[in-house]
Amino acid sequence: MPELPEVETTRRGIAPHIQGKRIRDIVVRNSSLRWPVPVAELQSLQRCQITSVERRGKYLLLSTSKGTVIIHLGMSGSLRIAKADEPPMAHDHVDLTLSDGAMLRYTDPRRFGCWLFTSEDPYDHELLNELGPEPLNDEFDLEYLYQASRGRKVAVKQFIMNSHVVVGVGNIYANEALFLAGIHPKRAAGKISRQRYERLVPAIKEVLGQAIEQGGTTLKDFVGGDGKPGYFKQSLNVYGRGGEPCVTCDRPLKEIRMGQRTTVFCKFCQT
DNA sequence: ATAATCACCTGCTCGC
DNA sequence: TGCGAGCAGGTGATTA
Repeated sequence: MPELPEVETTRRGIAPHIQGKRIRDIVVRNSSLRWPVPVAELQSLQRCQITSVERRGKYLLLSTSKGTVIIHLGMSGSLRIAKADEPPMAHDHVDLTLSDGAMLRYTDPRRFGCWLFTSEDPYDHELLNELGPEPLNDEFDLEYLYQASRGRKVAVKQFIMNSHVVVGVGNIYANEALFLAGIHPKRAAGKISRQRYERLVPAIKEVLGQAIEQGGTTLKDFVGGDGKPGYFKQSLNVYGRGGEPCVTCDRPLKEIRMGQRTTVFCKFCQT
């Protein structure tokens, strides 16, 4: 489900309901996520106050004085606020209940996501410490991306989807950003000119920023922490539109596979 | 170091 | 209606 805009939408949806509140309990019904869920460590957070709800890339960080819970939604995960007495459904793997009777519930049918714990600085955690810049921050700029691309033979689409290069650009928004920038997804990253990166960097910022403003993209059943769907789907130019007319030139969009991911582009507008 | 492929898992759609 | 194939928003691990 989630790329950066969906994770940010989730963060904004849940933060007002959990930040500053005290953890009552953490109930793990299925600890078999991407990595085993450290149940005992998480439960040691009972009675701790949640001091901050941050996002780094597609990771969510719930911090307390004793340590930080690191959550990733994988492909099919979601978090939402519910009443603590709501009966769990089949894929509701983790509940974090709060002292005021609210509950943060984690649902993930495919179980590609994770719930981890660290007592150290979470930004030093091995999953986070080598991540590239946040795409919406100023440090993600033309100079950075252009220099990072030099000598790279990988296709530009896979290059911008690499979290060590820049975080948060998943399959949907990679397709969309390359369309906006007029760049063919299979071009080698290292052979694209500075002038073209000058279009790509703002395209990435634009597509992610717009998606956040519209509450993310709801493809199947994504809902933010407040239970509302995202409205970005109506803004997609290429993703999910293979064979349909290009919004610019009206000719049919091409759909191919790149690294087991569906790739959609206009072979006339993207060169 | 970089690039390509595999693996993890459930659910849904499609074609026969 | 049933069944296998293929696909789905991610990304670390493994292999060249």
